[in-house]
This record gives sequence, C-alpha cells and structure tokens, in this order.
Amino acid sequence: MIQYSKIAKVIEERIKNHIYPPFMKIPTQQQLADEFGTSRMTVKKAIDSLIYLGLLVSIRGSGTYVMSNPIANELDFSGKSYLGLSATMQGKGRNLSSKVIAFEHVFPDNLQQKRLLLNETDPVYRIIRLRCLDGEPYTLEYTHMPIGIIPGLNAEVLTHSIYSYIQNDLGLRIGSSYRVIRANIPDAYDRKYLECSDNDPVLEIEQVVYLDNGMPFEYSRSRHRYDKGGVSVNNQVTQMDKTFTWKKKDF
Amino acid sequence: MIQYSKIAKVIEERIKNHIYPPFMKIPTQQQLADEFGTSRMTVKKAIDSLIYLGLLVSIRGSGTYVMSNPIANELDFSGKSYLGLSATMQGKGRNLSSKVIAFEHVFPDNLQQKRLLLNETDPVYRIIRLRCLDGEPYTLEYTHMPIGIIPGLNAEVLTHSIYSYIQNDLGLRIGSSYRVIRANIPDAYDRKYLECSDNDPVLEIEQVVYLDNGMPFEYSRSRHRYDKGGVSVNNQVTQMDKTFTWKKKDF
DNA sequence: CAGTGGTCTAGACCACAAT
DNA sequence: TTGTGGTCTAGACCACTGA
Repeated sequence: MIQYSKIAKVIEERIKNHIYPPFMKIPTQQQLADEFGTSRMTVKKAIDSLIYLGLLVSIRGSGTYVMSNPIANELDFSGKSYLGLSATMQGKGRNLSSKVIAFEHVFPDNLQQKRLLLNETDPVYRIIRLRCLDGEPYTLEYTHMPIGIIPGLNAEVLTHSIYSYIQNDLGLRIGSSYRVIRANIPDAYDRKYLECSDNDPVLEIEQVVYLDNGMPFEYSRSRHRYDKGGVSVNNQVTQMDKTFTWKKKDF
Repeated sequence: MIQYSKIAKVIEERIKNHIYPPFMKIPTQQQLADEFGTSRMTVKKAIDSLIYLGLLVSIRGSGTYVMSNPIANELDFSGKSYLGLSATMQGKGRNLSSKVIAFEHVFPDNLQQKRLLLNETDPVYRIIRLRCLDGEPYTLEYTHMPIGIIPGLNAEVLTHSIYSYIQNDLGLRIGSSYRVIRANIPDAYDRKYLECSDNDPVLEIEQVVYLDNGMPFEYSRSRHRYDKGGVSVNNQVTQMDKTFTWKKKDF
C-alpha cells in the first residue's frame, strides 16, 4: 500500500479508538514524520486525506485537531460513495436484495447518447431494478450502460452487484461521478414498486459515473422512498476557494 | 496568490476557452513546469485541484486529459458551494431577495446544542428567511447561529447576505460543511411561503457549517420548492478509495 | 518570540501505458 | 523501451498563532 495511505489509516484508527479524542491537538507533522520514519510532505499528504474525509482540521501556526462528528445518520448514504449500493449497505450490515424489473438491449436516446458519449448505433443495456433493504422497498433504479464497455452483464449479475462485477470480474476501476439530487412527485412505477401513496415525495438521484480513464459507463436515475434516508455530503474548502472568497469584498 | 492556484487558474481558463478542448491531452507535467518556471510537484498540485473540480483526469503512464461536462443544469447549485446562496446566485446572474419571517435571540434546544457544541445558556439567533429567486419563492431557511461567534447580526444584514457579513465584516473564514439532503412532505409554512400545493414535495437540506478553525457556526434546514432545481455533487475517487476498492475481491 | 503548518524545490525511483 | 504520472525525500522559506 502507498505510504501516505498507510499513515492515514494509522491516524484514522487512533481517532476512532480515541487515542486522539475529539478536539485533541494531534502531534505536529514533524513529530509524525519522525515517528513513521518519513518526510513531512508525506505526513502532510496523509493528513490532507483525513481533512478531506472530515476527520481532521489543520490551522497554520497552531496545529492539527480532531474534528467533531458529522450529522449524517446511519441510513443516509454518502455523496462520496462509489462502491454501489450493495457494498455500501453491506458495509453497514444491512441486507440488500434486488429484483430485476426490466433488462434488455436497446439503442440510446438523445440524452443517453450525450451523457454516455455514444452514437445512436452503440447498443446499451436498459435495466430497471427494485432494491429492497431488509425486505422493504428502498429505491427504484433506471440504469443505462454501454454494452461495449461493460460486456457480459446477465441476470445473475443484476440480482447481485453490478459494481462488484465491473471491478472484480472486468477489472475496471471507477474514477468519478456527477450527481444531481432532486425531490419529485411519485409516478405510477413509484406507487407500484416503492409502494408510495399519491402524496409521498421521492428523492431522485441522477448520475453519470466514469471509469478512471474518464470514460462514462453508467447513466442512471434512482428514485428513493423519502422516508428511507437521504444523501450526506461533506466538503472542505480548498485553499483556492478560500482565496476566491477572500477577494469577494465587493458585495 | 499562491503559485499553484495561479497555475490552476491559467489551465482552467485554457479549458474554458477551448485552448485545451474536451478530451484533449494537455501538456505533460514537466512541460507545464518548464512553461511556468516551477517544479513538477507544484504543477501536480495545480492539476490535482482541477481534478477535484472535475475538469481534468490523469492517467498514469499516459497523460492528463480534459474531462467531459457534468450533467448539472443552471439552476442546480453545487454541493461544494460555501459562499452562501447570495454569492452563488449572483455568480449566475440571478436576482435573489430575502424576506425575514422571524429573527430573535433564543436559547438552543438539545439538537442545536449538540450540532453547534453549545451549552443551554449560550444564546443563538433563530432566523427564518424566505429567499426568492427572480421574484418567485425559492427556499425557506431555518437558521441557528451562536451569537457569541457571529455578533452584531441585524435586519439589514439578514435582507442581504449573512455570509458576506461573516467573511467581509467579521473577517472569519469558512472551512467545511456537512449536509444531508432529503425529500419531504410540505408543512403549513411551506404551503404558505413557498406556495406549495398539498402534494408538492420539498427538497430539504440540513447542514452544519464550520469555520476554518473547526468551530461550527451555523445549523440550518433549507426547504426548497422541488421544481426549482436540485443539488449537484461531483466526486473524484482518491487514491485511497481506489486501494480500498482494489482489496474488495471478496464479494 | 518560538512553534507550526503551507508551499516550494530539484532531484529520485517506481508503476503503468503506449509502442 | 520510452514516456508519463504517482510518490517520496531532505531540505528551505514564509505566514500565521500564541505566548
């Protein structure tokens, strides 16, 4: 494993075990560099990754401190997650099952061509799955993926984890995603499969997911029951954002 | 301005002006280092910040490429934004107005004490504002802030931008935030102020915002009309996430 | 003032992609 | 094999905090 990742894991463990309790000032970068027998730059990279996760905060001239906890509850899933719903819920000890409602090979419409950078003659899978959490309807997913990029999808894979298949069987790596989160009115499918009443809102997540070479491989819309949790997002302001903010003295 | 930020701005301009068009391989880190008269590490930091923003993707052994565009539309606001709604909408050329519905000094309840790390005797502002976009109801904000951290708030500030006041008048800097995004059923206030019908869902954003020293200064719930856009989130998988994914061969 | 984190250098070695 | 990005070093200087 990469050196700064190893150091970050050790520090993360110390935070979780309260060896570094909330609000504690942790050792200086130089002290940690000495402890791990590495350079200060490498320690800083480890610390930066934990700042990104919201576990630490560094203050120049003062030190690095353990952050307090986020507001997310157990059912919310992270806006930073890419492992797919199966792995996310497995990590939380929940039982996720999938029922395939539609699975076919089609040609992409204009929107899908644009999102997935395809021609109208490039075939895609059209997949509709109902995901149930501990036996209760949780989310209805409408997924389109290019067959050329993700070959060999079948019903067996769909009832388990597409993301596991992509990463472990095809050996592809996921790089980034764009998501838009909205509230919406339930439609006939939501009422039928998510068992929404006419007034129950749905939480819709539209996303494009890219491989680590920048190629889009999934365009999907997921419609969630509103009472089954939300999406959590945590963000750190980068140095560039601070500089930008700094300049905005004019209004 | 910091050197890598300057370099990042130049590269960002080149992307926006299509000097580096979508999917183009940009010059190597070494070439850019020579061009800007700096070291490769500094160029890499600039590139990393643009990868974080979703503008570039680097592939080891191959090169760095301009990413294709996100799905966000103009009315969605970014999950990465901290400048407050006023600055966000000003940046988009929209006209935002604020109507103060409630403004008082109160003592925090249990939840607010926990989120803002306060005692029950530490006074907070309780603020309810209706934000209108181009004259139409947009979002209803319920905000609590510790008076001790943000002194001197008044009606004048509330009708303009609290964030501008915090940064420009108080000289404080915003560091990070945690958000949870949900769909919900409209309540009486939503129907009255957002002019929701009984069936219109609302998009609720609960957030805690921290100063750059890690101190929480805002706890708020914002309820948006569902037809006025959503929240966009873009994410890059970090090297650590990749390592984690890599190890998950077992399910 | 001393201590701390942020940035930067000028190299080096390695992993990986493309040929 | 060559070129590229990822990581790492051992120092340096600066900006900022806090005594």
